Amino acid sequence: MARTQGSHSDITGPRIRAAALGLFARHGFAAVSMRQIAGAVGVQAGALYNYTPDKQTLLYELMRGHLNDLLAARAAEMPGADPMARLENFTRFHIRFHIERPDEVFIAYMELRNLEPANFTEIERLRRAYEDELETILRDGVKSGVFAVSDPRIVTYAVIAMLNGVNTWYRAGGRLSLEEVEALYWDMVRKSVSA
Amino acid sequence: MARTQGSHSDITGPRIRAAALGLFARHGFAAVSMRQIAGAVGVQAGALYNYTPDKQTLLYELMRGHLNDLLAARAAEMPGADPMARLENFTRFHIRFHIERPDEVFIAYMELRNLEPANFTEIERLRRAYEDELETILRDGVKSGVFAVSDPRIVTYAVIAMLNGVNTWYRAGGRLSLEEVEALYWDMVRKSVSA
DNA sequence: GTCTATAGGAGGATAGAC
DNA sequence: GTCTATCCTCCTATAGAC
Repeated sequence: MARTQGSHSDITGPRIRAAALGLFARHGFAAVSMRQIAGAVGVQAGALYNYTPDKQTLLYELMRGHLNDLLAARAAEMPGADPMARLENFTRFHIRFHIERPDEVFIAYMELRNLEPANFTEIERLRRAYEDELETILRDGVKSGVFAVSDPRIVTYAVIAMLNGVNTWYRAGGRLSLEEVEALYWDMVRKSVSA
Repeated sequence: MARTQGSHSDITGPRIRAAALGLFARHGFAAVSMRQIAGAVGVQAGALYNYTPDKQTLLYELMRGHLNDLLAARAAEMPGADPMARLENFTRFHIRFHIERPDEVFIAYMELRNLEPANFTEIERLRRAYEDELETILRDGVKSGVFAVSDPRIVTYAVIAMLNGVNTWYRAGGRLSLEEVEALYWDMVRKSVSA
């Protein structure tokens, strides 16, 4: 795959992001060199700087892109008005979205400490916006009496932590289908917050 | 804190481990240099090699020590025979143990990918031994009819993921006491697996 | 847009003096 | 046991040719 000279701006950019994503997820941001990324794409290290001003920005853009995708996909859902139905929709959506993007999810949680302060603040803002919807669902369900949740913020963290755990064991083509995974976690989430 | 020559083998070893623990947790194994660790202890980089053959072993020993502490502390618990009582004991023990050691827990989960294969295998074996107890509790509770759990292995992962989430938000001296945190998570765990 | 070449520094680890 | 000095490798990022 050794590449000689030529112009490929339309495809090299996405290939760099894809290579960086996989390498960061597998080895960690700090452990991956720009030479490794370039090697995976088939260009020299210097060529990467036509697409990113530096390594930090490459990481930041990957995380920001992932969280923007998450918020956009979530905004496209139509969960209705009933808190229980909204919680089920949120749970199934979360599992489905995250299970399809293990590398992005891994990086977005593991590489926070490698973000410069300004970048960290923005990523946390986006994540917070996503978590806030779940907290609102829980509060609405408490009001209407279907949920028994003493501390909606903490329960939000607990539910999301449980759901994110899927990515530590799930492998496509494994013992359980996506529908079975969704059903199993929805059963646990429903029971854990129900009145 | 600049140190001149002298012999301090009894205290330098623990101080190196403590410094490495804090730095690895804050910045990540790959992002921390041996010079940084030495600087935090107040020695020169070369002196570290009187205590560890290399950086990799330093990480491995930290993780192995943590998991051995975990298994020893767990073995000292006397949870009784009833599955529900054992699950409550496991839940409260897990939160209490992990909330007191945020750096160790963080490293033991985040730096797995920086372990050499042989070290990784051993760490996973220790973690697996801990998880197996929870799975056994769930299976016993299903047999006796107090738990409704379709897949004990997956529910084990889900419960542990939820409990580990404590460390992402808990801060000593915060809004909730340890007892309140334990009660909140135990309420969720109990409901999520109950028949 | 990609290449080669390199600046300029930091990394892990070791040798030998004290 | 710690220090200083150093080896050798690797790093990010840039400069200028094609």
